Amino acid sequence: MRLSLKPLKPPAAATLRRFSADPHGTPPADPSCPISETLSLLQTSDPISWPANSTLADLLSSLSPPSVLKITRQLPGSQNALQFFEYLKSSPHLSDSAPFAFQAVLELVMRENPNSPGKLYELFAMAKEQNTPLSVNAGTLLIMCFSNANMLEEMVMVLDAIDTQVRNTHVVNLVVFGLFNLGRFPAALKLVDKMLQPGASNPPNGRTLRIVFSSILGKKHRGGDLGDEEIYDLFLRFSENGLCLGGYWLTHMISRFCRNGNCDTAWNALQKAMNSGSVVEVFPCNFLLSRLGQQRDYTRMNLLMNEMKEKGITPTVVTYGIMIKNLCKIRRLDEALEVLEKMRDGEAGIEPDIVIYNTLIDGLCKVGRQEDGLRLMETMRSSETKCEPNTVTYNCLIDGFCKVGDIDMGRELFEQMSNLDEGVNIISLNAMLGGMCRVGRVSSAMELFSRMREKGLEGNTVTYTALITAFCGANNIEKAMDLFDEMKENGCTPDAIIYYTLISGFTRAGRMNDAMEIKSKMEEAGFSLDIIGYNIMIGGFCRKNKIGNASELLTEMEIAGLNPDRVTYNTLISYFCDKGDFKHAQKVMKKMVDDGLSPTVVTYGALIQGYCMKGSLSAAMRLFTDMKSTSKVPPNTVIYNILIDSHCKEDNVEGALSLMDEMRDHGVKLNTTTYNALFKGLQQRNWSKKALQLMKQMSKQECMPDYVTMEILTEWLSAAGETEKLKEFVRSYRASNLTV
DNA sequence: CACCCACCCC
Repeated sequence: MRLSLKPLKPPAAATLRRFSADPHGTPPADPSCPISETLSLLQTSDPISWPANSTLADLLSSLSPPSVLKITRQLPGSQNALQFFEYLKSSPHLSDSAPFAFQAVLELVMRENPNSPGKLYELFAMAKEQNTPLSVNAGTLLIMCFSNANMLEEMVMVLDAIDTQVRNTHVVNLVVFGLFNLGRFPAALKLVDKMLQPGASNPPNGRTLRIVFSSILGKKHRGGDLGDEEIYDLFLRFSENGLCLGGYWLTHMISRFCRNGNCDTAWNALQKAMNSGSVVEVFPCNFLLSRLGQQRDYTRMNLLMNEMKEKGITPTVVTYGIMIKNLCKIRRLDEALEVLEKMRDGEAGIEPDIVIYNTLIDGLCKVGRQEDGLRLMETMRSSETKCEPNTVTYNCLIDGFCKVGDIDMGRELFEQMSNLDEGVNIISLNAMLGGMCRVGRVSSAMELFSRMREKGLEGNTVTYTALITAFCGANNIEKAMDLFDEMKENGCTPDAIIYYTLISGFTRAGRMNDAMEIKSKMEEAGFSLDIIGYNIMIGGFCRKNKIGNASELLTEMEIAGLNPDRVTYNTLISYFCDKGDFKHAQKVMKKMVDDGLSPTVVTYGALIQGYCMKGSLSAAMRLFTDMKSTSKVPPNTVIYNILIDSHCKEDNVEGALSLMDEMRDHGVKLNTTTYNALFKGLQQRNWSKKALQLMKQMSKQECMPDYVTMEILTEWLSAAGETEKLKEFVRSYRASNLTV
């Protein structure tokens, strides 16, 4: 065994001093006291004379081992103490006291040489060689000293040298702590495991619990590769020993479980802690509530909230924030606002903070109540709550207004933001650009982007995704690709989303080779297509009549472990139906059902459309009747639209109109396509009266006409001299604040 | 506890 001679760290020296202090103080030199008498005899005689001194032997045999410890401590130095120890050890009747004297020797050596654990090790090795039992206190001293000197092996050797009969939890804890502290997780856990065994001689105590969990949850060793399940298992085993984690480290553990998505584990652990009387603070509850909210597990959220109430755990503003956020998410804005009111009335005992306001403003915007959001921002300004609107407040509102197409309002708010401390950030820009792109104002978006870049605000992946989506939508694939390259040059790492965007853009443009190339690049970057991505590309190849390529992708997809879903099957069914190949369509449909996927309304739509295209409207109608009677799939707007269009094309306008009535009776919404088909049919018959009636109905239902509607009506009605009615139709949309 | 990006089938 090599001796380490690392210097002792100062804190260790302090600990040792504390440890070696005599708890009873130095006794007065009283000749009637055997301790004093022995001590003075030792101090006044030569150690060589001790073995022959019968008075000394008599005195010592009358003393208890702890008294011997006291005496040894007061000898003039470690050298002298060591001689005393040797003397005790070699005297048959006194050898039981030797381990106590040895402890004092160690204390003295430490005091004399605070920085040489090596010396201590030599003494330890000597005692071991001589088979002197190591007292638990002496062992503890050595372990503390070796632990601080990073002398791991030595530390474990000392522990092993302490007789299991006298070994206590405290000393085992010291070793466990030392091992964890130096990152020796497996060794530390092995010791802990021993302590946790039923009937263990050194069962864990509260300190063991804290050592273990601060080590595995603390930042220093990042858990030492322990998985959440292993941590939870330890937690349970400690609980079984009556030691349930609470407080700070419980919070850490729950937050870790939640962060890793192990919600059930977090739930079980928190339940255990709450029901075993541990100190459960509000913080772990907040972590779990937040996670449950993400998973939309409202049942458990409510259960937990009730439990918190029962256990007297007071919610914080964060707890309220989580509740409000989730009410917003399920679009129960009025209830969320009620919570705010309660907070403002002082009923909750907690003042709302800026996050609460921002959550609500975002929630309002996301359900289309931008104006209410704006008003709430004004409330923030006027309230005495020190909640001035910040960048996030504005970002929520900008996004809200942009999402409903009110770009101008978004822009106004965007400009107002320069008054804020933080001003606009990348999220403001992205919300604004996204809005502009969605309404097709791509050049304005590009202008704004370059203006912001001049001011030093660079775009990120999200920015480029918005722009690339817009250019793909405008079929300007080249520009989209340029932006993609620019983005990479600017140091933005493409994420999976931007690859999906490009793949979908290329596919829509019918450029399957380019789409395949992006797919390869994506895979090189470490991403892989998801089921939606495969569906997009399979659909793209089908539209190009390249069923071979589609089939290859299908195989690849299944090898990758992705099963075809309803959309995949519908894509293929639609392909065969479009070709009039109903035999293959049926085959695919059978496979779909065999896979446990029932046909959807889209499946029926594909077949019905196929029959219509083939000219067998009667076959289409038979299927349609089946849908209504035998299948559990009720026809939707698209199905009706296909049939109405087909009836009109066959000049059966009456049939089309009666289908329209049926839609109304069955509560199926009419859309622009429905009206367009009907207008075309009515135009063939020149039934302008009926058309005017439908126009009224259309505007009443706030169904927006598109360029197809306008083309038909303009041509037909101007010729029929109904220009005024047409103008009225257009005006009706202006009045309802919609733009035609 | 708050804000920004994507997509499939009729």
